[in-house]
Amino acid sequence: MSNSIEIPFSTTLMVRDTCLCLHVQRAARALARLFDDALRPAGLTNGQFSLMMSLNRPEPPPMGPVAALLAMDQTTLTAALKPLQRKGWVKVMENPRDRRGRLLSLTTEGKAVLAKALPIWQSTHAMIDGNLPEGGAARLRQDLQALS
Amino acid sequence: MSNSIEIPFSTTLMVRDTCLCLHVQRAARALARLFDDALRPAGLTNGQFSLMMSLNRPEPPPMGPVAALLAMDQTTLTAALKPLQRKGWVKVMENPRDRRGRLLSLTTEGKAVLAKALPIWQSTHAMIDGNLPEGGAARLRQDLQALS
DNA sequence: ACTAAATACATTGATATCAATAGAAATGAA
DNA sequence: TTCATTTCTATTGATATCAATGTATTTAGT
Repeated sequence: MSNSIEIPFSTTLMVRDTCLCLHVQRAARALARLFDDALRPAGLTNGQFSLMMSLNRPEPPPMGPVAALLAMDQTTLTAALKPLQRKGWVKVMENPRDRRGRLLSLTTEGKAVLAKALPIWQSTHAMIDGNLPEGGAARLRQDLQALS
Repeated sequence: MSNSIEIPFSTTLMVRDTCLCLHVQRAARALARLFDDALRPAGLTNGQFSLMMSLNRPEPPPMGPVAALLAMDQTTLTAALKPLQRKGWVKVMENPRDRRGRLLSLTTEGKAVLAKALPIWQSTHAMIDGNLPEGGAARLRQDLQALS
């Protein structure tokens, strides 16, 4: 006479084994830890590295396109810029062509930090790449692209 | 006479296009938003769904193995359990066999919430699956597994 | 049994993430 | 021009994430 709504354990196992969201979140956490550890001597997290690298352009981009490139909420980008501004690695200035907007650029010091981090990224990425099956990296990137 | 250490724009483009960490983080954010939106009527986030589903077992598991299964830090799990305990969906009890440890279990109400969320997961996952190339989902899971 | 080491978890502090909301500026329609 | 709408960003509040650290308990070596 149980009123409880039970999900069979077999269903749990099926969800665990097939859920792409779970698989991606797990890989995201594991890779984030790996790159965070590797980049720590450079003073960057994986997210800060990706953000700053995306700002290394000929022309300072506004926030919207950067958030879209990183597939993150604009409010997340606003928050993520704070510690980088505080450290003097990123400059946020008003867009003279559209005073609602901001233009993001690396400072000279920011570029130096990024340059120091680049070889760490290279060796870490090469290591991961080597652990994937032949052609796995390219295939993986393509599949992930289809998700976002 | 610039002292600044410049990374070529071409390198930036290469990193953007090849970095597996960035690709996975992007996909993770996009998928999280997708499932969060879909699961909102059920009152769950994607992470809470995965966590609660992993607790739907015959025997209440301790925290360590659950954190390992989700590839998350144990301190993250401690924090993630708080709102679920507060809502009365998850029970955390002392392990009588090892008083350092805790055993995690779903409450009756928690099981009901999870049961309501399950069909949402199914339809959302089916939609994603359909957007991937033939056999893409299985291949993707395998590649992601190799990363964590 | 005693003690050192290992294990399991909690707390704190910092950053990351997004929904909801609000403000300011640009755009478009009249 | 005027005003309603849209666009761009910031703020607030809640949860997520992990490093560093601390505490309690168990385990292992003696």
